[in-house]
Amino acid sequence: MEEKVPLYQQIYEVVRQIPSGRVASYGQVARILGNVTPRMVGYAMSATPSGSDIPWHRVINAQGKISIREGISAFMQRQLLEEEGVVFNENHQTDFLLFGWQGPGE
DNA sequence: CGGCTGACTCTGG
DNA sequence: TCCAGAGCCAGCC
Repeated sequence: MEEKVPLYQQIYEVVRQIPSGRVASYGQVARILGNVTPRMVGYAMSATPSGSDIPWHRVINAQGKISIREGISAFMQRQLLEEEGVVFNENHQTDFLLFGWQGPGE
């Protein structure tokens, strides 16, 4: 079983499996693959062009917060998540206990 | 083809 | 509570 697919491709596949209304952290995705670091996931997301089938907005940091620096993408990510039913608290954070993605088997 | 940059996370002090 | 270091792939000039 060889992975002739770029690591980014694997990351995209995992992210693509995240159901609507659910969120996952970069570290979560990295641990699912096992052979990548949270950074790789973050870099992969930054390389993900808008308009693709990849729900990049469902990937946030371990704090349940949007990690993107100031930018339209950060604002859009929050909007997209709220559209899916994800709720942010006064701290602009999401509760993984409520919206956290359990994994590809969920 | 070489070097730089970029959406993270954990641990220790 | 804040700061620094380590781990590491892909795209762009």
